[in-house]
Order: sequence, then C-alpha cells, then structure tokens
Amino acid sequence: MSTALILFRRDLRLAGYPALSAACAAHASVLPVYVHDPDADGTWAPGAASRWWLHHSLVALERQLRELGGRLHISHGDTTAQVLTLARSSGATAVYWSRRYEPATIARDSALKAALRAEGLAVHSHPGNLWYEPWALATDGGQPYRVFTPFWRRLRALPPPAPLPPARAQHWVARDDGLPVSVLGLLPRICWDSGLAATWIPGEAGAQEQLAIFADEAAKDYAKLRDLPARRGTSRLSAHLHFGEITPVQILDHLRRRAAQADPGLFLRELGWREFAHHLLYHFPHTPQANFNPRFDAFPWNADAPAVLERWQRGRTGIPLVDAGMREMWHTGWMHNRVRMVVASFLTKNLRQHWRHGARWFWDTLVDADLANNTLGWQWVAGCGADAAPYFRIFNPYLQAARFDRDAAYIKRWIPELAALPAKVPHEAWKHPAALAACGYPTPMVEVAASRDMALAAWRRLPAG
DNA sequence: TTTTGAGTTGTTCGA
DNA sequence: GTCGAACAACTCAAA
Repeated sequence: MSTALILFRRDLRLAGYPALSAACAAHASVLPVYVHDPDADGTWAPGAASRWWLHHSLVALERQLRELGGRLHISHGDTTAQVLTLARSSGATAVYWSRRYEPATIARDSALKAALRAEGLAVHSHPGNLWYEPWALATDGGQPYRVFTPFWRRLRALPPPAPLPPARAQHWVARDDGLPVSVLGLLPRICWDSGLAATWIPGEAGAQEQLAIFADEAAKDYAKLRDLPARRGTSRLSAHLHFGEITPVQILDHLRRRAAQADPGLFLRELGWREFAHHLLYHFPHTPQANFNPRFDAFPWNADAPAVLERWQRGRTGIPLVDAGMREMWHTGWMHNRVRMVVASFLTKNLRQHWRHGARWFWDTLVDADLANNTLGWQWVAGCGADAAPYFRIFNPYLQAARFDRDAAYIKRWIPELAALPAKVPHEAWKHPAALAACGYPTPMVEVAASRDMALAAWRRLPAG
C-alpha cells in the first residue's frame, strides 16, 4: 500500500486538480500537504491582503478534507527540508504537485525535485492552473508570442483541456503532527480586515458560488456592465483564480454548458489575457523588475516622491475617481478593472512616478495580487509592456468618471464625504475647489490636462527604439 | 526572404 | 452635438 504526498500551493481545491487526481489514481494513500515557505518567493512574498485570503482559503480546504476523513498537514519553513522530513516519516514513495510559473518558484521547484529524487522519491509535476503550458504555444517561428491577438487566435483554435471531477483518495492519511493554520501568522495583528471579510468568501466553494452568480446574472450583459465600476458586472474571480480555487478550464467548461447565454467570448478574452500574462512571465522572467520594452529604460520618470506616492496610495489625490478606486482597494482588497487602469495611468502619466511603485502597492494591497497579471497590467498601462497601449493613450480620470460612473454612484460609495454633491462636481473637480474643500476633500494635486501634456513631452524625448 | 496587415480598454481637435 | 482624424512609428506574426 503505497503512500504519496500531494502538495497544495496555489491549488487550494479538490476538483479539477490533475496532480491530485494522478496521485489518487496511482497510490492507495494520499497525504495532503501545505508547506508555508514565503522566503521561496524572494522579493515577491505575499502581501497582507493576499495572506488574509490565503489564511481563509487554507481553513476552507482543511474543512473540505476533514469532511472526507482526511487532514491537511501544515508545516512552516524551507519547502525542501519540510517535504523530505514528511516523506521519510510517512514512508511516502512519491510526491505530486502542480507547476507554478514565477521565476523564483521555478528555481525553488527544480531544487526541490532534485533533492527529492536524490532521496529515491518519485516526483511528478503536473500542469498548473493555465489552459496550456507556456511552452506549448509559439509563433510559427518558434518564438513566444509578444502580441495578444495572434496569441489569442492560436489559443482559441486549440481544444480546451477537459476538466477533471473531484479527486477521491482510497485513503487520506490524517497525521496529527501538523500545525494549525493560525500559527502561520497570516492574519493581520490589528483588525483592518472587516471590509475583506464582508466582501469575499475564499475557498473552493466560494469560487464555485461566485462563478455561478456570474454565469447566471452578469455574464449575459458582460459587454455592457463590465465597464461600470458601480455595478457587479465583472466576474470577481481573480483572487479565486490566483489561489487555484478554480481554474480557467473549469470556468470554460461551466460557461460552455450554459451556452444559452450570450456569447461569453468577451469574458473568455479576459481569461486569455491572464493566460498571456503567465506565458509572458515564464518567457520573460525579468519583467517584474525591468521594462519589457528596453526603449523605456531611458524614460524620464519624475524623482521618487514619497509624499506624492502616499497621497495616491491613501486616496487623497483630489481626483475623485482615482481616490475612489484606491479606497475601494484599501477597504476590500480589490479594485474594478477599469478603475485600475485609470489609477495606474494617473500614477505613471500624470504623476510620472515609476510603474514599479504602483505595482508594489497593488502587490501589497490586492487579494488577487498575482505576479504575472500585475506585471503585465502595469507595464501595459505605462506603455513599456508587451502589446502595450500606445503611450499617448492617457486616461483622463474626469472623462472616464463621467463616461463610466455617470451618476457618481461609485465615487460616492467610496468617498462618502462627497455623497451629497451633484455628480457634476466630482466629474469637474478642478472647477469646484471651494465646494470640495467644504466637504473636507483635497484639491486636485495636479492639473490633469497640463500633466498629460508634460507626460507626452517626456515620451517624445525618448530616443527611437 | 520579403512583404503586408495589424495592433485591449483613449483623448483631443477641428470640421 | 457629432464625427473622423491625428496622435508615431514600430514591431510582430504570418502569408
């Protein structure tokens, strides 16, 4: 009766988990393991919001396994040392996991694989939470795609992988020498997480529920509603996807089986962007730090200005849509995608602060912080990324608000001091400094039109690529 | 090898 | 008020 370890990393689910299914098929006994090893993530250890989510997702997974008669074995420390110890003491002959694609994790996993094999253990790494492995898609020239549209055409032409049912082990090994989740110290010491708790249900069940809600309600009006930050028009699945509580393959399958609805193509495209981001990170592992387009290495960013950055971070810029977004993120760990583009454009173009400052703040405050998505998104807005927006596409935060938050419902939800004003005032904040000051709201920290022109001028000074 | 068509999400200006 | 053009060239992907 052979025993296998199954590692849970960003695969906090039981259904549609190829490595788990393989372990259960090949071994009579399966020991589910979570090793908490934030050092392995290098400079990209999870931020506070992400840790909050992780805590609750682990609790949810623990409960699921307990209901099946198993137990999630939790330990803390160096992954290789922990897994080796556990494999020896449980008599396991094999270790299973699913792949991750961040540079630091790839390095850690190859070391782990070598160490385990040196001990005579069989190691099986399986595809992770993507449609296709990053090396499975290439241009005709054999190069990774750098432009989204051809990438997307190719991806859609491939048959989607079939989803797997929930795995059932013949016997779940239930050891009693693991740590309780609470010992990992993932929850904040001071209680700032009530907004998160009121907004999210981490875990596989929460993910499935969110998907069902989206497929039933929002998906058919997705094209119309997805741009309106005051509405629940987007899937809100990003954090569930990041932690592997649900996978693109499962979402695809669910939407296909509800095909009576409007064409989900526009939403699937968003999953395509997630896929593109992960493939790019795999092929260009330097991009979390460095410009994808080296021409931008010479871009004249403004000098780092902590006070300026802090006003942006705290939602005190005086530009209502920007502040609403930053406060939504601070409060709920999430921000509507259109508003993400607006606040990012404002930081990198109007304030001309380096995109890395924004990427780092998002990393620390988003529950869905994901190295691939975060890197692509920030470089795309900043203009230096793969298939990026042309630099001259600079979002005007007032115009965006008037267009997508016409009645200012979103702005007023997150900036309650403006709730009594007519929508025209926040949408033309530069015209109403006195009315805004009377509400205790700051005057715009920059003039949008002038700072836009300065950003364009800075960009024109860049030497040709 | 060379050529050709195309490229997430915007804004502003002038007719 | 509405509409189309300009904003820049460049690089990518595929024929």
